[in-house]
Amino acid sequence: MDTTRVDGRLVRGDQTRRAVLRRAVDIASVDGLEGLSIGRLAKDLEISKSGLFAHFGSKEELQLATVRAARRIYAEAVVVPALAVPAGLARVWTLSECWLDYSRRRVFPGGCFFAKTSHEFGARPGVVRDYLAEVNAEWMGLVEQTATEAVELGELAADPPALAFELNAFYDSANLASLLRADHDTIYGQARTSIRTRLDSAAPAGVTRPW
Amino acid sequence: MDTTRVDGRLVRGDQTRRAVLRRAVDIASVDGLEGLSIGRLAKDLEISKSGLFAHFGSKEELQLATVRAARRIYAEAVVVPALAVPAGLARVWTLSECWLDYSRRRVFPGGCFFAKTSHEFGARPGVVRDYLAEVNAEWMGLVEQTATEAVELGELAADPPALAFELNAFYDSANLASLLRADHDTIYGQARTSIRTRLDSAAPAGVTRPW
DNA sequence: AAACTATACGAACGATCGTATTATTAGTTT
DNA sequence: AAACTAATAATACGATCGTTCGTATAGTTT
Repeated sequence: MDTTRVDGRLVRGDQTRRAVLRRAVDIASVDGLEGLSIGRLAKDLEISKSGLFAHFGSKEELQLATVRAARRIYAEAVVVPALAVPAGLARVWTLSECWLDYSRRRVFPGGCFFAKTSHEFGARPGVVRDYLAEVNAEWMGLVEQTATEAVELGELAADPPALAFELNAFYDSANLASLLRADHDTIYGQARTSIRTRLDSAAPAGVTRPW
Repeated sequence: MDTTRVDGRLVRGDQTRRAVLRRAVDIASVDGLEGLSIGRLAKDLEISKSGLFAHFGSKEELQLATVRAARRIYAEAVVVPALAVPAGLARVWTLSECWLDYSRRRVFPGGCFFAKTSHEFGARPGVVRDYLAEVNAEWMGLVEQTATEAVELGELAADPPALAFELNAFYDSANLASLLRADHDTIYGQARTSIRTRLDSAAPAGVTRPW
């Protein structure tokens, strides 16, 4: 048996699955994980409904896989670039910039995938909601951790949970406003200013501002 | 013709309509305005699907009527109590307290109706989205106006649009967090603290704090 | 080449969706 | 009492939903 040689059938399946999920996250960011229908997805990709279905076994599994795929894209767009910057105030600032950019650039056409789907499933019990809650906790943990590092480095005098709550509030609020209003410059500018002001007032004198 | 006497048929229709919308806002706050289906609504209320449908003429009209009904409930729960307090810092604070209470008390079972539905329709063109955007603008206008009054009275030194953006961000973020996490005391406490701190740092020395 | 496996397809299932048509019932006006 | 009106109901439509089943095809293993 050759372990280096890959099974062409599995490769084909993987590619299909990948294509499905790439389309699925986009649809879900606009129409939600319920609006994401198997028939529509199949028609969009010009594959059979039953073939697509077989990849996931149930609608719920498709939804979970879609959230997982969105998490990867989100991590790549927001988390990775922020972690490339040294810990401290600079990383807090970069994380904020990356998030606003992620929303503004429409990495997902419907704005932040998680704002959308968390609101969709937040009040509905089930595994999808539970996973979304888990991803949210993971995300808030990261923001808080980033803040904690800045505090420990003496670059910020703040309560990390409070700062994380407030920064995240500014992110999400800018995202929602951008869905309802056309003046994106004003909106993201406002969020940026609020974040900068908040960080500025928490950074001790003498600390270099990254903005 | 007697103008004082009411038409019993119209009264009956009004009552039905009222009952439908009362149920509709609750369903929509949990399952969204798309999850709000006419058949389900009719079954819940034990009336005929076609009879219910006749009241609105289309799904879209039902959705619009549902948003209008939610707006009235929202105004009653949040706006009216805040306007009962004198303009200024006290009113800004009361508005915040009322909002958090509105979310926490679950005036709508799925949390804030407008956070839910605005995220649902934000990326989807149509009259429902447009109306939701209008209600949002109206709401943000009110928050900003309330802040402006406090500034004009010398009770707050702040940029009203910025303050409105930040306060509203804290509201919505607490609401979403409460959907995903169980520790509501922590969440709403955090939001309250963030709001108080923000207002405190913007209120000139000597101004009486309402908290 | 034969046996086997993974992926994809076509067709159909019962359920539910929004909507239209037609009939029935309750209430008002003449 | 008759004519009229508004609200409600019964039934059915075509479309789409998630799902199941049987089969064909592409690729691997023996």
